[in-house]
Amino acid sequence: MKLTINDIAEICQVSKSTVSRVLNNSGYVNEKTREKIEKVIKENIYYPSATARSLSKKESNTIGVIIPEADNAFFGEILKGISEVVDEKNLTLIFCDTNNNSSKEERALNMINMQGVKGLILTPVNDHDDGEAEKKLKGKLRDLKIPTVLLDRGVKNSQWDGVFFENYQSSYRATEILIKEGHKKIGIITGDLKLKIGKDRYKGYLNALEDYKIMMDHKYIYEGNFSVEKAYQLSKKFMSSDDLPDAVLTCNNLTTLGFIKALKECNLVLGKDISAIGIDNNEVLDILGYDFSNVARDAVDMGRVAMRMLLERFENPGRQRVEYIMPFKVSLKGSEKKSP
Amino acid sequence: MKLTINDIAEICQVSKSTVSRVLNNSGYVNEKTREKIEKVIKENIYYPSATARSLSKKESNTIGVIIPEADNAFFGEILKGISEVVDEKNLTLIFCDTNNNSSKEERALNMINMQGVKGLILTPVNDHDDGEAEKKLKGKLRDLKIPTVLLDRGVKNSQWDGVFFENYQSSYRATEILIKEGHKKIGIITGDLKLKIGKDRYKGYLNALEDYKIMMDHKYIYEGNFSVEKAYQLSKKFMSSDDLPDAVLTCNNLTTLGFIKALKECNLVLGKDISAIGIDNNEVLDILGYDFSNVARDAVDMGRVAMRMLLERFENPGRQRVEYIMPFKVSLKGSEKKSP
DNA sequence: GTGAAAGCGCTAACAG
DNA sequence: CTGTTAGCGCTTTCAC
Repeated sequence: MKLTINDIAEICQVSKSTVSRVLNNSGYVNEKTREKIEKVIKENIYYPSATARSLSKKESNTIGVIIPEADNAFFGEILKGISEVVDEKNLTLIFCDTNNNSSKEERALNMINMQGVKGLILTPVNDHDDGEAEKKLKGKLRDLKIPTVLLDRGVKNSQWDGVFFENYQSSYRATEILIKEGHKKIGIITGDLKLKIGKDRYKGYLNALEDYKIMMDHKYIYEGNFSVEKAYQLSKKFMSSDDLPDAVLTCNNLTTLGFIKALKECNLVLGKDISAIGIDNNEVLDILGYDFSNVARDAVDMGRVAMRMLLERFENPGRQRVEYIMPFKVSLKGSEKKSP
Repeated sequence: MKLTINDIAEICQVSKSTVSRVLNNSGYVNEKTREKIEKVIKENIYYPSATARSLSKKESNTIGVIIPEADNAFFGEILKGISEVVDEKNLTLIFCDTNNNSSKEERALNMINMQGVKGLILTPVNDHDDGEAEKKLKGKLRDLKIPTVLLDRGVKNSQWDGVFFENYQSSYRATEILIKEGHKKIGIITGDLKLKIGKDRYKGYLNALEDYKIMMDHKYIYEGNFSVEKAYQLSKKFMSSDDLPDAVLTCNNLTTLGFIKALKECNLVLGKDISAIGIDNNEVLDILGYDFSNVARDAVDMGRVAMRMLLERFENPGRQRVEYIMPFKVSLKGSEKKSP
């Protein structure tokens, strides 16, 4: 079977305490015996049990990550960023996909609890929800009693660190760009308005219109849910009506895709029949040379930032709650332009 | 601090064995005391330590997953499929991204070893490599002594279960489709030919040409490496030469994107100036209504299959090594057609 | 410098 | 049906 510290100790004719010392590089060990032990460990391919070590130290080196959609490119990149830092620090990552399902989230949290992870990075299924869901989540998070970083979505009156996005500002800016281009009838395909990120992006849009004295018109407000499918349906509908907006703001990467899909099917040309700008970038669109303007964040970096924030919390458990708001970057590629 | 089984036992005035019994639903427990204990557990929000349990049982319920690129949509879907089954079975997933780097792979394997996972799903950085890398990998895998499923990429003379893809057949078929369309000058942007998956896809192409008595021409063979960038560079080059192939086979999802990028930049029209078919699908292309024909597998399902294979191995450790080859599905959308 | 002993939280015989 | 006991593999005092 697998070797244990006792086996190594026996082979080396020392006590397991000594082996433990060389394993952990702690305390004094005679140079000779240290070498001997190291040699035996290598030769016998011995790896200490992280389980036993965790139990003994009453602390693991495991980080939990809970995200809602592993197959969304945004979260793929987040995971990449987190992995990168986790790897540098020789930590271990426990991963859960909640599939945007609250009860899965609950189970994931229970699992994390039992696993005794050292820290958690969580993108909740909900975001600043009023109801029971959030109360329950906060309760669970408190019961966990471990350093936690909320990512992208949060809770009200959070007591946890968080990395979020300039939701309001990015969409205000995007709308402003459309306005300054001279568009009058400016539409929006919103995200899920039950989520704060959805609401904030909607508000940014509304306030920009207001500030520039453009009358908001309900018929150009299309309420979506951050999914390709819904955005597609909504777009299909308004594109085949006889009252097209001049320009549209699409509120996330998937919404943009749904919008474009409809656009193609309706044989409308971007920047000619209708203009647009989106929140989030879509790497694939760039690759394809499909020029869709956007205001976006760097998702890989967002993952890194979240993980580093967790590390800092480990170092300094008492420090005040920290929140970092990822800035947006504007990339204009022409789709926002008013056709001549 | 966190409650332990002892705390619960004390509160209930029973021994911890009894608590353990209700926790594990094993052995006889008086209905009254069971209820009492369950109540106390719930009220005090007690979650048993998975660490202690693993140590005691000498077996964890943790599955390791090692993949080379978390941000490739293909692996995002794989992860989704694995997660799905992991979740059903109440297992825990430990995740590593090797970033296609052998030394990271080695470290990931060490980590997996220490974590004492119950099983492993691995997509190696290399694939049927001849050199030291593979020898080392196989050694490590053997040292691990745990059920392992190789996914998408394998090793020579494998002793492990595996889920792979009809690499040869899919590319043979894709090439055949181009041939039957009447194309004569058929090019290929290969994948990484150091990987078996790359070689097999290349061979499928060559053999199809041979079987249909079409002379293979070196100038239409573009050696890529499965990346967007390389495929783009190669495409750009041959597209601006004066000897364009009639049709091209692109050997994976990223290669297809690089090819299309170049196509757009060169103002060539797919299905008119040049025809094409790819291995792997690109969901985004479908969404965008960009009709690119392909032969592809269902990646989410591939993840599920791999995870189920692992479960079956747990059930039946002695069974013969199993290999499942995911079939390809053809989707023709017009890009393969010969222009009239 | 090194070893003996206790203990981390849990499970698993084995008595009773 | 329930408690006692030993032990999982490791770390950590505390002696020596």
